[in-house]
Amino acid sequence: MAYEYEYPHPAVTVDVVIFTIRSDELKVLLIKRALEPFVGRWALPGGFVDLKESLLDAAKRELREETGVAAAYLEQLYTFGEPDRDPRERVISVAYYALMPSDALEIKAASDAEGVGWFTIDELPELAFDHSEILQMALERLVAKLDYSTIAFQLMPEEFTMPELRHLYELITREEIDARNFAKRILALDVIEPTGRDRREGAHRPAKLYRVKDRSKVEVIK
Amino acid sequence: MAYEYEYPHPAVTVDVVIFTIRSDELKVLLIKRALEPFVGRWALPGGFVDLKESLLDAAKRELREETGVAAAYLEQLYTFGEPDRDPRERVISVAYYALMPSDALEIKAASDAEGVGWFTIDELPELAFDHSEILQMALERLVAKLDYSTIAFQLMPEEFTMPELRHLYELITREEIDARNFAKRILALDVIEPTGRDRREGAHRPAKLYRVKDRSKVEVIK
DNA sequence: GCAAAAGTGTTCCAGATACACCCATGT
DNA sequence: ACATGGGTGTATCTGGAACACTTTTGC
Repeated sequence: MAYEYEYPHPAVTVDVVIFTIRSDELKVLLIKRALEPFVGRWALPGGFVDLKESLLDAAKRELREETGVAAAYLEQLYTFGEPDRDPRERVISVAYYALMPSDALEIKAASDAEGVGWFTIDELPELAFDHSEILQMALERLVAKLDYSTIAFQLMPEEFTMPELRHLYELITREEIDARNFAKRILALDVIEPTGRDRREGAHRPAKLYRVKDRSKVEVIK
Repeated sequence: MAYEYEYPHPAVTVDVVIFTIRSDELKVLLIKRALEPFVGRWALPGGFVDLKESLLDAAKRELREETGVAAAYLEQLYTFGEPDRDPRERVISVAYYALMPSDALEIKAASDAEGVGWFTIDELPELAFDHSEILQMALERLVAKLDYSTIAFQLMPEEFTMPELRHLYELITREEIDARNFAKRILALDVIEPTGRDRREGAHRPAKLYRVKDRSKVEVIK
């Protein structure tokens, strides 16, 4: 039951930063650790890479296990390998980050187990290992990519309105955006189309609903 | 002499794509493999990560061992971990890329051992493992970063002229660049300064020499 | 004095920004 | 009818692209 090698081998894990939008906030999924080290501390979902699965598959598996959702935007972020980042043994962590449409989680959300939680990015608890650093880098990447890719649509539900999309950008960049310029810019990308329907909500003019023409396609702009 | 683990562990290597400019070409350092698998095939320099060293230190060590140069721009590229990328066992490779100033290598260049060579990027031999893929990604990253960072100066010698710098950009992007606009743009970055001296070379007006104000600093533009 | 490459400034265009009014709804 | 937020166009600015002539040297 032991595995032997001629040379020492580190353990390799995959950790995933899972972002979504809930209650009008940018949220991250965290897990309360049940085992040593850092028992009781919150941490990013992750686990050891199976010898027969690719890194991406391992990340997908984590994503599925924790959210019940198979499909989401998933991208490798960075590999963290300081010798002492895990007190047990040398552990190298390949970090990924995932973007989940806010509607994909509705069902699973209800059955949130004890020890799993969505945290607003500016109300994060102290995290285990170097997970704060990983999370920080994921956030920076997300903010940066918002600018030159169409990544943001990966966080939107099937149908959404222009004000909702704009609000997402404002949430992530923490800056106000002019509605007219925003709509112009987004429509010029030619990646969303009106569904023809609209959403009435409150005592004002209804907002048009849009949908992404081809989901799965994340394009780098220009 | 054996290392035992309760669970299977992959091996972890660091591979480094080392770029430099020589003979007016963008070159990459490759090593001829002396061991199975892929004996005799060219490959990126790399090796197993020591259990006590960080990933970055491992990359630095490879760099030093192969080029004799300790300092260079070094950045993590991506982690490659397909289950079958190495026929021996599961090997996960954390790839880095390095940029060496063209003058740093002069000494070592002469003593190039058999089985080590600088290859022009469009005259590459068939590579071992998935190293072609790694190299390809490094090249894409280099081209992309040229645009929005001051990374290019890492490839220049201590002193250089504006036409030389422009030529470097042309080599990497494979596009002609207008000399006037180029000079304007580069000087606006405010990262280089004239040395006051100039370089006479051929039957024409000498070019001013410039130097980087603060090497080590790679800034993202805007 | 001629060939060869370096230095340099202005005009133009496109994409981004600033900005205000009318429209459709619920109450 | 009025309050609320959504929809939309134009003028301006700014950064990038296009573009040509003068300068300094070696021969």
